[in-house]
Amino acid sequence: MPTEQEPARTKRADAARNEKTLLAAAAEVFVSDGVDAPIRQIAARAGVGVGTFYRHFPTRADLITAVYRHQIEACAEAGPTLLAAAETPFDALRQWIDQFTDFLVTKHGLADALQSDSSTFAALHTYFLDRLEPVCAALLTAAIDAGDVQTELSALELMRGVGNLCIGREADSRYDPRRLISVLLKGLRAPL
Amino acid sequence: MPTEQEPARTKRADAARNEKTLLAAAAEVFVSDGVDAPIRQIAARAGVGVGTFYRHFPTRADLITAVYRHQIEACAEAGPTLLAAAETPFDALRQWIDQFTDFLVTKHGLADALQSDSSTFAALHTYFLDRLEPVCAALLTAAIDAGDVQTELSALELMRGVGNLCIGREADSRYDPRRLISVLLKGLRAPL
DNA sequence: CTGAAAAGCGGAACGTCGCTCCATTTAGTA
DNA sequence: TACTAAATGGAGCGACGTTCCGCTTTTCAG
Repeated sequence: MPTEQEPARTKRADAARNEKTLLAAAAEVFVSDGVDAPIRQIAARAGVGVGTFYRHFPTRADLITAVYRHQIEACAEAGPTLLAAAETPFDALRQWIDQFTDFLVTKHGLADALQSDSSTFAALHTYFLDRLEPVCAALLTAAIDAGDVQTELSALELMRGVGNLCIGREADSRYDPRRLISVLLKGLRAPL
Repeated sequence: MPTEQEPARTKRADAARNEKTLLAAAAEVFVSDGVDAPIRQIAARAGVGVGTFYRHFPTRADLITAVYRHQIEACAEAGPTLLAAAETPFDALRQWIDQFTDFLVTKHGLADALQSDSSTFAALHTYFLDRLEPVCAALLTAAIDAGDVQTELSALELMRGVGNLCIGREADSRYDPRRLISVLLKGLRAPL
């Protein structure tokens, strides 16, 4: 009788190798062509068939989250750190939003993907928000409690707002997301 | 001589009829399926072939601008009117942004289309901005001159910022674009 | 070491999309 | 009525996402 007791199976060596290769290829293609780049292109660059691609990343969102997971994690961990280190909670919030913005604008097209509801990206959206929303909420409530900020905005709205403001083409020098985000933050401040 | 009052080349009757039918069909489909709805679907609803569609509207942007031209025009004309009528230039700006927001959020997916650079929408983007940017600029500088507003933002940035903030799904009650826009406007105000 | 089962692989194939092209139809005119 | 140019529609093309399954490679019990 076959050994079926084993719940945890280690991946086959070639499969693990292909996954790494795909991840690397995707990261390159994302930079040059954006997160909407054709699957075929990513698979070709990795030197594998599209079937293999789908085996490893059933949805595009799976791929994107895998590629950016480290950076999302770094952003999540920066929240408490900044709160402890910054002079005021508002400063912490501002610095965190800064980092968050960096993440969004340096990744070509990520912000666009984030706001899309074409069910393809629903999972990405969910992962992203689930991970970062509590972090942002902690910063926001800390700033409110300190009296620095007075707003009806939820952390989720703030994050999505910032995300949306980052959507502008980076090629367009006439549109600077950071400037708008700075105005938005100014609008958050409590009078006086 | 036949009824030839018209200045020049008048369209053939059937062509004019089809154009109207297509416009009506597109307006309906836009509401139910968004501005990204397949061309085939619009053509089918109008009871014409896709070739006919492309004859009348070579690009999707041509269609969208045709559908919404009236409302864009109304928005453009409201600028000077509001400036004359409102108590302060800032009020005029706020009311104008309000109307602008109405336009964006009531049209399913329009905001999304506006920020896209997939050359398909470049023309739409251009038309839209060319028409409204000067209007917004007039309001903004009036508010700055009056001392109500102090900002480094250009009118273009403000418009695109507002447009981007409108991108959230209207189905999501947790995201209210208007709230964010209100915060953004608050951030525009000159201190005291 | 060996050989068969399991895991993984590749890419042909299918359905959908935007868009083009042109043989056919039809409105306007003389 | 007959003729011409405008207008039509849908077959067809290339690109895309995604699925499916016959083949290859890895693994490991014997």
